[in-house]
Amino acid sequence: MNAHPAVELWLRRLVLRNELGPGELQAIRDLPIEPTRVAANRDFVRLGETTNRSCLVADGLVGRFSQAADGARQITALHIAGDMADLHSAALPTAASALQALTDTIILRVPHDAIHRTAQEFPRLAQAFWRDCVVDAANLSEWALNLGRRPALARIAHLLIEMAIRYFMIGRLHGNSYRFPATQIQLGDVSGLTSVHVNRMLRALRDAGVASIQSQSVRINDWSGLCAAASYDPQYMQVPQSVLDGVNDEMSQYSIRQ
Amino acid sequence: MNAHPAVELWLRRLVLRNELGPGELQAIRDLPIEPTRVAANRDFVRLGETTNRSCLVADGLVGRFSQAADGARQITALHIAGDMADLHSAALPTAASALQALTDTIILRVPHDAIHRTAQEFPRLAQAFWRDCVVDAANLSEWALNLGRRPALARIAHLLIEMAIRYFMIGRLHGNSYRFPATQIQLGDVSGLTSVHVNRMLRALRDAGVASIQSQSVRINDWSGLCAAASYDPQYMQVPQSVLDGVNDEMSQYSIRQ
DNA sequence: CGAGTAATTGAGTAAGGTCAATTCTTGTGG
DNA sequence: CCACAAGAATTGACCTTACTCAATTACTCG
Repeated sequence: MNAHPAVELWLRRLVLRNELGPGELQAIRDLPIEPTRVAANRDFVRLGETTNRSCLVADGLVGRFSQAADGARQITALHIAGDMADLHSAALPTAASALQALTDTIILRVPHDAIHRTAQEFPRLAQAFWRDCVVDAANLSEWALNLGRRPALARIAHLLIEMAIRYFMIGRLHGNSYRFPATQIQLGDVSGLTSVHVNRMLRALRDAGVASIQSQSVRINDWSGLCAAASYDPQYMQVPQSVLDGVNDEMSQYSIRQ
Repeated sequence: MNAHPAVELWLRRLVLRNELGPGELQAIRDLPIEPTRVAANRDFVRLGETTNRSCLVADGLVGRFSQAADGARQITALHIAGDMADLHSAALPTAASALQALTDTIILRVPHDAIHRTAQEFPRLAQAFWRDCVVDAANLSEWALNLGRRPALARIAHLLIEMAIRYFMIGRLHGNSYRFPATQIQLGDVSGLTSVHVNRMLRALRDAGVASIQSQSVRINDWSGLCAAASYDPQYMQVPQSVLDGVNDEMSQYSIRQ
């Protein structure tokens, strides 16, 4: 008996890094959920707000924002279907960053109560939740490296790669392309650039025959070229080898070798 | 009966955000520790390495690094006495970032075993450990905002403020100054700048009469001016109000009001 | 007293931002 | 189905910030 598809996706992610028994799997599947529809551009968790539910993304695209007093925004994480966008709020209910729907989105709210109860009953789930937050932080520090130390082109290329891998993991990488409905302004907020410069970098990638975005869909024409542009080293990423192999396999026909 | 001073400092930090009973306090104090001396510039946790101990900083300065394949480094966190630099390794033992002593440093190694045992025995400690990692991640996302969206001067000013607050919390802010033995190269690795530009920004702060670094010691002459340069908004930081009040009180005589 | 590291400064360059105009999409109402 | 409005993408010209390169000066530790 399966739970909501998004719960299954999340579960699949947890299982990648944690040994879970049948009772633990069932406990996750039995978590109570409240589906909610969120319109594009709406904040559904505001800065400083205290929540008693975490948000599992079922469909759409969610950004986690840090914001300066002058309104400058930095997206510190993108969340797609199967991501628990703020599992951390179960540990720290006062939001240190906002969550915004970047497109029309469906989220499943999971009460913190329920999360804590399952964590108490199943220590391995407590560990899994903690670990999930740590992996999230590791991704963020990888992104800090991009923001602090890599040029614009590499940041954009890196983002396209990361999203390819993540969409692959939820079965939404189709051949060499995936749907990615972010605007260039939003890409700028992710990569610490202006939308104008994002546009120029995308054009550079397109002109080089590496990758392009057309009608909200990313198409990768040269996977190895994209990895080179990003100076992407999978070894340093928090991605299981099996997943990397899968993506590389999927992409093998779209690599131009020297 | 008190534990090692660094353990007491860490405990004080945990208590700031968690209600802990006497048994829980004692469990932390009873954690086994192995003091280790680490020379400046030595990595004591390497990238990709799997560890079975976490590192509590007892004295000195520690940097957490992300590193690109070409050698570019980004420091994603600075750790001072009383910080558990890689509590997260208890949840994810394979290091996603390296730890390096930035000066001669003393660390206390705490076996993961022991951490897990206390977490199992005291659910509130499990929660506290999880929460500590989440706070750490929140600090990192604040820093990502600096890297992605703020100019060089603000980043440096922000760093000086953050360190002032953190040294205040461990009783090492003396009047308007604190010892901070980082080189300008290291400050560059924190702030995503070159050491040359760090130097220029420090000169700008000095020339403006706001703050200066002399012989590894930061002196803040104009706290409100420094906060302005950083466009620092304490509301958005993961700092308890009581701590902020304390710092502002300490600094009140070093603010130049318009 | 060196030697090596760190800090400081200047001159020139390059990456990315700003501003502004134009074109393309997309959704809406008639 | 079309006209239109609003948002998004695209491009050019110019400017600012921060980087690079290089030389000089200060520290610190044997």
